[in-house]
Amino acid sequence: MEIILKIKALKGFKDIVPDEIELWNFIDKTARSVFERFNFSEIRMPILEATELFARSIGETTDIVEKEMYTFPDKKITMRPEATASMLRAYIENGLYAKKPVQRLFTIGPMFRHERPQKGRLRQFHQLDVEVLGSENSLVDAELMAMGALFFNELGIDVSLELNSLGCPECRPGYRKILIDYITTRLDNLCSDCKRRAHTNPLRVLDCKVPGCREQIKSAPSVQDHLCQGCRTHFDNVQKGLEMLNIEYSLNKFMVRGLDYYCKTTFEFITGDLGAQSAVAAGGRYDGLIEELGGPKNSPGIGFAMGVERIVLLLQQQKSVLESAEIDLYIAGIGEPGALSGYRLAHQLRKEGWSVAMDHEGKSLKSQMKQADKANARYTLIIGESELEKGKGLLRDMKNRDAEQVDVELSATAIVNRLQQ
RNA sequence: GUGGGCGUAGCUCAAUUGGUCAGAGCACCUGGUUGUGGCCCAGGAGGCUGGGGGUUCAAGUCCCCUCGCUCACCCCA
Repeated sequence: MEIILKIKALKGFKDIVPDEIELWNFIDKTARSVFERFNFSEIRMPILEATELFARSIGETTDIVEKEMYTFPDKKITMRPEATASMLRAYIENGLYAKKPVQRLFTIGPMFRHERPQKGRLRQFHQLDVEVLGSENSLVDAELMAMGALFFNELGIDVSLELNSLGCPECRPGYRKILIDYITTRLDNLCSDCKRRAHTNPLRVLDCKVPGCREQIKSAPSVQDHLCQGCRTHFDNVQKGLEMLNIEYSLNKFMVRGLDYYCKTTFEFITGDLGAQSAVAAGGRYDGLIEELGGPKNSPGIGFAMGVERIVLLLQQQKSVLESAEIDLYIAGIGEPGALSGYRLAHQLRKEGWSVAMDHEGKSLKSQMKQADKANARYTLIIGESELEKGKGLLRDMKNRDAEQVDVELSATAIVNRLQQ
């Protein structure tokens, strides 16, 4: 290489090269297909938002807000670290709640968090995000999880669903106090991280990975045993809904959420195939958030986000490779007259809807045939000098190697007829 | 922010205790078939071994620094 490339992509930012994009499109296509069957509509929001939107929804003291956001120097504008807050802002700002009492929305796009990259975690990453705004019915919770399960099933990847309830502003503080008491009496047996968490984020002690901590946590008080009447009923009904739809799940009383706005139902689709990153999708209910952001009073909501990069990794290791795309025709011109005749013909066929490839580098026929093969062409049209004198070319079927003479100068009908078969 | 591992051709990786060690496979190009793809055969191009400094008669190999990648912790999709 003559030119030394000094400029590289930023740490944690990645190109999605053509070989990978098929996988991304497959995910995208599957998502749209599934979400539309559940009557979800797509919405797209800007990537930049007011910093305050995230500070208020995600939580001022969360790591995301405190140290992971890409915020511009004036401190008022931030590249979104997640989609829910933006979507709620759009829902409120556009008065969507007034147009339809319950909105079912999904979006897909890049999110940004300034973290140290590792497997399945980038600084620019992509999420598929679905939200149901305006319903507090537990059947919605279960339906959303069922939709996630169906999505992963149709992708052909193996994940399992875990469920928990975090309680609500009414019952969580009580549980929190009980938990802190429990932790405090065993502080000496916990790791240094957990000693710190005891003050900053006691719930996080529950999912510490250190064996010694896990030992202590085993007998820790469970949220599920300290739910208020409303949360208890809701939680039970969510499970009934899942059972009604035959969705497999397991309860995980240690499952915690990182974002402040969650309440009641929380769930994750997890895998053991992504190293430290077990969550492929995660979400939950956030009943007070819409109102807090200036939306209508008493408007509940629930949603979850799927990490697209993580799904891509799973597809790459769990599923056989997708067939590469096929093109209809490759035109191999021999000599300038053949190449020019093919040049014209290619455009004509493309206008009629066919995918056509050809080479403009004056390569040998053998080389062009190789390219046709590599491009996965159904047919190759060879336009040589001797046939061209009669206005003919040789159309070759790349699978069975049959070849026939066809008109190339007067009309493309014969070629089109072949392609239509 | 903290800790571990690794940087050799476009990709995946070799190179005995420092001593022809700059290699292989895949991919690419050309030819075998003056005009016919996949298989095969022959040949070709492609590297200041991430960068800098040091030790040595001799460094891809050892030491230091630096940059980058990666995995993990924290945190999280």
